[in-house]
Amino acid sequence: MSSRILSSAAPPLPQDFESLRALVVAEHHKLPKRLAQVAQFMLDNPDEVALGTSASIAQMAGVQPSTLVRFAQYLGLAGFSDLQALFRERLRGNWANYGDRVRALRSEEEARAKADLLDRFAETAIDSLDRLRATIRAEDLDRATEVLAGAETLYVLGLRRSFPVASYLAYAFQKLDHRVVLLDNGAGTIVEQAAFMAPRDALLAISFTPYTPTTVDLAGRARQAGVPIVAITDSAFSPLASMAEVWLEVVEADLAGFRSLSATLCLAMALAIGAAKRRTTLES
Amino acid sequence: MSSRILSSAAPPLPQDFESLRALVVAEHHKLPKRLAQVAQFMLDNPDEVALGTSASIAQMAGVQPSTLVRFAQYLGLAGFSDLQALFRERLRGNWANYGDRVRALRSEEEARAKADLLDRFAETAIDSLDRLRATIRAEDLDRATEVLAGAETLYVLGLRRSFPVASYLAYAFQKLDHRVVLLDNGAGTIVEQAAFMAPRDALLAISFTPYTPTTVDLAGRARQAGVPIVAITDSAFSPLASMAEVWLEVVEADLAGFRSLSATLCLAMALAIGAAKRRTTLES
DNA sequence: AGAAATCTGGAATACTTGTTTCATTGCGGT
DNA sequence: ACCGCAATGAAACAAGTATTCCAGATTTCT
Repeated sequence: MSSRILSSAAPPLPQDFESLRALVVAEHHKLPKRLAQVAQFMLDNPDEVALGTSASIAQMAGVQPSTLVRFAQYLGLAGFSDLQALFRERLRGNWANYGDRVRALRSEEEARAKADLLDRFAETAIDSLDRLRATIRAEDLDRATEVLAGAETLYVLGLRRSFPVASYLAYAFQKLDHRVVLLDNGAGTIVEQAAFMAPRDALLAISFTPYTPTTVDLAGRARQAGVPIVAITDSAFSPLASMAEVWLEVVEADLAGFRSLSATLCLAMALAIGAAKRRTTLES
Repeated sequence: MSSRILSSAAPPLPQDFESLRALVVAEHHKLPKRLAQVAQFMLDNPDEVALGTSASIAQMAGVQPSTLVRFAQYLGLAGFSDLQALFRERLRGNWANYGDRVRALRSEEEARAKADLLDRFAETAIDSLDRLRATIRAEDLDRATEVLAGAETLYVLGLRRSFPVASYLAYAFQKLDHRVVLLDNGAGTIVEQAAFMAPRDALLAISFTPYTPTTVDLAGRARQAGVPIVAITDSAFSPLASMAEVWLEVVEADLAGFRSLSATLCLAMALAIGAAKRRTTLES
């Protein structure tokens, strides 16, 4: 019962959710592994803690129910129930302030004023994702993963706006144990790097209007060298489309001249994991 | 068991709080005295119903617990627990459910029910975006853009999984005529690059669990040097959160262990453009 | 490396919860 | 006023809950 680590120092018994949050954050690094795990989960999923039962929460957090009780006692509370009460108070308070949720949702204007810019970006991103889902044909995706999975070394090429996508792909493929080379212009040696491509490899090229000359140029050379190409681009008129073995069309919705990358990245993920899946099923 | 007053007519089993509310309002005047009393109390004190126990609610409503059960059964539900579940769902900050609802609205698409890899990635990405929109507080976003807009030179730091985000940010800020330096480890000189940071600059750091040591280390040095930090991270426990002037939380939904970057990139866009907007309005 | 303390998982326990049951009350129709 | 039926209250019950306890594993310190 004397197991409170805070018992010697002035113990700021948490009276509400905010003070509890502060306390947990402050003590987090000195907590034992499982208790830290609980702390993490609780701050990440406060709603679950408020409404769940000790058993359900424990399972979600990957812990035994008893650990939840210990955690509460570490904090100076009597047991899990007291801890949960703090989370519940938070829920109650929130809604008391805003009245009914229906009313809150209906005062759309107030919600708009909150994070206008972010909201609109999120919406256009969702639009792009919807469109992506509607337009990509399963067979194209299939053939693309086939080409990628068959490559001994995979070269990824994307510059300027497409560079984040390329770097993500390189990271993902590497994580998935695929040999991959990210063609970037860091040391100005991109042409030399690209010269190593062979027909048993593959090039994954990403480019959107206005198409970066370097990308188009390198893709052309790869084509000449007999390297199969998978392209992610935004139109059938893209120079990449005509060169590629398979090409996938992504049109990102536009907001005030700025295009998101959400859909492109989503497609990138699907490609990476689809290819990895195909490779592992082939091997086994 | 046949005591449902609605059993003869088409019984619209309430699936969520709103339909329940409508049903209760419609039936209110034909209910027996005690049940009407319960109905009244529940509509007036939804929070109590969601968080209380059958005994406590019964007492507050001036009724026996069994009456609560009867009330629920009148509505066609199995028991009080089912009724309470509806009230709890309403309380929940519930972005998972929101995603479900939106999806249900697009039932036409769901009819395709391909369950493609791409489909599922798109859906988790949309969930992440929904959650982002629901959790980011406008004031935090505001302060973040303020700090970024005030920087003479903006340093962007994100490695591994966060690198695509960092590179996107660097690209975006540069396009928006903000002096920006992307801290990358291309030539192994990242520490030297970072040494130039000064208090009139700012550091925009992105990192998620497991936090890359280099990122944490460099952010710590920046902090010591008095450089204001804006952090994008995934939890209050992130080492970045405690160092930063402002930190923004992004939790990407998880699909089979893979996390998208859609929400993070959306936030990144909002930050870049928000900061640019602020700068131009300051200048003019 | 050995010993002490701490931490953790899992089952046993005591309690609270929702539900059911049944006797009693209130009410309308013949 | 009486009978039948729905409505109600109170207590018994069963299911699920939080908590406690203890043995084994792990870490920390000497």
